[in-house]
Amino acid sequence: MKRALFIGAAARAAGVSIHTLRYYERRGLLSAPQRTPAGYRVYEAAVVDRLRFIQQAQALGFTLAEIKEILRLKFSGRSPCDCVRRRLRARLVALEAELKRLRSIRREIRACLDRARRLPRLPHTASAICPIIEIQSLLAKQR
Amino acid sequence: MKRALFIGAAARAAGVSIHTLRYYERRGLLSAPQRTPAGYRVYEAAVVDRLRFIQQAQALGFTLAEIKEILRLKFSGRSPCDCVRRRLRARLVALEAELKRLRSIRREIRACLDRARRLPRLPHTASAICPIIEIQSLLAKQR
DNA sequence: CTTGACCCTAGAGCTGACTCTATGCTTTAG
DNA sequence: CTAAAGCATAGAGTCAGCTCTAGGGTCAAG
Repeated sequence: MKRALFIGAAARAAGVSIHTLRYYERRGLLSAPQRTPAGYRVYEAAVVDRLRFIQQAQALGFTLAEIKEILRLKFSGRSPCDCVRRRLRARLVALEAELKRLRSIRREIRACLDRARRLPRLPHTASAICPIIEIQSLLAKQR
Repeated sequence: MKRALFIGAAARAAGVSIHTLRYYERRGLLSAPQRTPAGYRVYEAAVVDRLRFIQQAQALGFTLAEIKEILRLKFSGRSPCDCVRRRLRARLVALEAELKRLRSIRREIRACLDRARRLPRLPHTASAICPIIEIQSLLAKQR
């Protein structure tokens, strides 16, 4: 019982736009579907699973290039799981770094706000552009 | 004792590229400097402070558009501090949301890796693309 | 006088993931 | 039959913040 879907129905079923499906096809994340004589794309129902998978992988922070690689492995018959495991670990490392970065930005923002509270009416000095924004630690960490 | 700087010296002093200075000028973050008869930009030393300020504000997560607004207020004679305070608070809120998002991604990645550990040799099912990546909670939160 | 470092402009290219446009054909409901 | 909805393509535009190119002019040292 596999219903065939035109692009609009497939897109609605997966919650993406038809542009996204065509874009994924160009990018190689979806294989070129069958066509009607008039040229309309005809998708199998499985395309919805694939789109959902892409969404899930994206939600984990994978790029489309990485997802494409995972799908390629799957398509070539091998289990993508080892690849996925490796990439998940790499994502975790990158994520920790990003969390650290954001936490230190948060610390600096709080420090700036504290400064602002302690000096409710800051003098209008000529040199500083804004006396609230005076940070050191973040700049050294820039890339 | 204000040394005049050509664009290369100013860029080096602030640790950015000359392209960045010209880009900031186009974007309105730097005012158009004096020129030599040959058309060379001649900066006052204060441009380095301004560039450092931009870097600091960027490190706090401000966009160039926001920084431009802060600089505009400064330039127009008013203290930008109220504006900065408001923006800092908004940044803090956005930052908390982003931290929350990243933490929940981290949670999901850890769950996926746990799943992978519990099933060292996952069966090659026909339906799932990768049995490791099976998440629910992140998708609902998408934008 | 030549070399090399520096400067100029206008504009394109980069990343990532879409998003949309223009123009025109196809399908379906009434 | 007609009008609306849907589909096709190629290609441009979006966001942010640069980054770089092509093709040229300027300037100081040797």
